[in-house]
Amino acid sequence: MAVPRSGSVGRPRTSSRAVIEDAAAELFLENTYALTTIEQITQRAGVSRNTFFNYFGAKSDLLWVELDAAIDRLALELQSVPHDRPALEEVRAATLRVVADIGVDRVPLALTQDDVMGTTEETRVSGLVRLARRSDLIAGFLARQLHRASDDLLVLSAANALSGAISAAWTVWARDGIGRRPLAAYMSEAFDVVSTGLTVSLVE
Amino acid sequence: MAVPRSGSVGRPRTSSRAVIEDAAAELFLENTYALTTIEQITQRAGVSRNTFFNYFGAKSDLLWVELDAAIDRLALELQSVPHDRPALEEVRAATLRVVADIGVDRVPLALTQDDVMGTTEETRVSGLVRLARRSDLIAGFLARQLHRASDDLLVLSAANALSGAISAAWTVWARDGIGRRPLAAYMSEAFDVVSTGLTVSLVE
DNA sequence: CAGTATTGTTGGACTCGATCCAGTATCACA
DNA sequence: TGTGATACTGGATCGAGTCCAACAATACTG
Repeated sequence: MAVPRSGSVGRPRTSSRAVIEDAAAELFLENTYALTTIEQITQRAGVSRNTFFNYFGAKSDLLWVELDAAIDRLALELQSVPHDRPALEEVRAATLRVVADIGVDRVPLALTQDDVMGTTEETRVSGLVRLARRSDLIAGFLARQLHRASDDLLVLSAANALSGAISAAWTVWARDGIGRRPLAAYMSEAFDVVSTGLTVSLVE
Repeated sequence: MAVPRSGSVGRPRTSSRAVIEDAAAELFLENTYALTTIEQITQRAGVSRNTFFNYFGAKSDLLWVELDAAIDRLALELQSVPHDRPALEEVRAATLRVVADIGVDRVPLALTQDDVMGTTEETRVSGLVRLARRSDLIAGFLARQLHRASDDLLVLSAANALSGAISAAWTVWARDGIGRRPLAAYMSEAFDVVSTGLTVSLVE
């Protein structure tokens, strides 16, 4: 039974999605991620529990809204790269373009409140899912540019390495907190490490 | 309570652990991983449901017994490296030592039956947990050898890249199936990619 | 040998994320 | 007016994972 919420009839002025995200962000800060249930979130948001699953596939999706958006944009950027461009340079350029305008206000919830919320196993695992998705994306792109299969050992190794480096940049950037340099700076350093090769990068 | 979480070395042949593992392997092949419940596993193994959680922290642990053991051994290998040895070379050497005697009979369940069982999101996610654990391990080692913090951007980038490459080697090795070359060969190639640097490795 | 601690095992109750389905309200549009 | 699409809801169900109290068999100690 769809009972109209008090004071308003018809379509709410703000989307349920946004209301849920806000309620979740509040509760995560109040009670930590682990101790917050989906039921609590939807109660505060004023929607039913099932509505949550209309907008999110999992509770942990709430932690990675920003990162998911960034990966979406990376997918688009890579898609529009001409087939004859050098692979590595374009991955780097596309990544830097995507993160160029990401400021302090756009840190993924999971990373911002790493200390506040406590890093549960689940927050970490859900982050790894993003790493994997970005790996797939990059592998597909490398395969296309290099005319190799996307499950080729070279392609997979490189894609995983790149995605891992990008992940490291996000992590360290978020950890550095207020006053940190732009994300792109971290990203650039991380790319250098894997581009020039660990043999060179890791000299003591 | 004290439970050997990982490290399948030296367990008695008749332990509940082994019985559970065998029952699970059977059921995964019969009904796929996703459609097999812990209750079914423990029933076939002739133990109670709770006994399962005495030996495994999660259902997905059953998929990665071999890999977990390998990571355990990698931890030991890295631990015993003298502090003044070159970091990258030692990671490579330790990994190759660990992997040297891993034959076709030691493929992690998740990788062997990737096609049979269907790669669910959960099987993949649980694999990522191993990748992360290996990353942490390598990061700690690199930090020690290079006299840097273990959350340093260089260290983290390199560790993630290495762990990613190692993961790629496992994946491709397992997928190549019977007749494949030894795992160490794949591993060696994967290391080359990140060692010499992607700038060099990815030339068309 | 008796008593005691330790370890492995069990039953049972419980929480919560996630899926599924059927039903209802609202709106756009013809 | 009605028809379909979309958003939302209630309710049922599943299964992973946690917690706790109890109990048996073993090992340990005096």
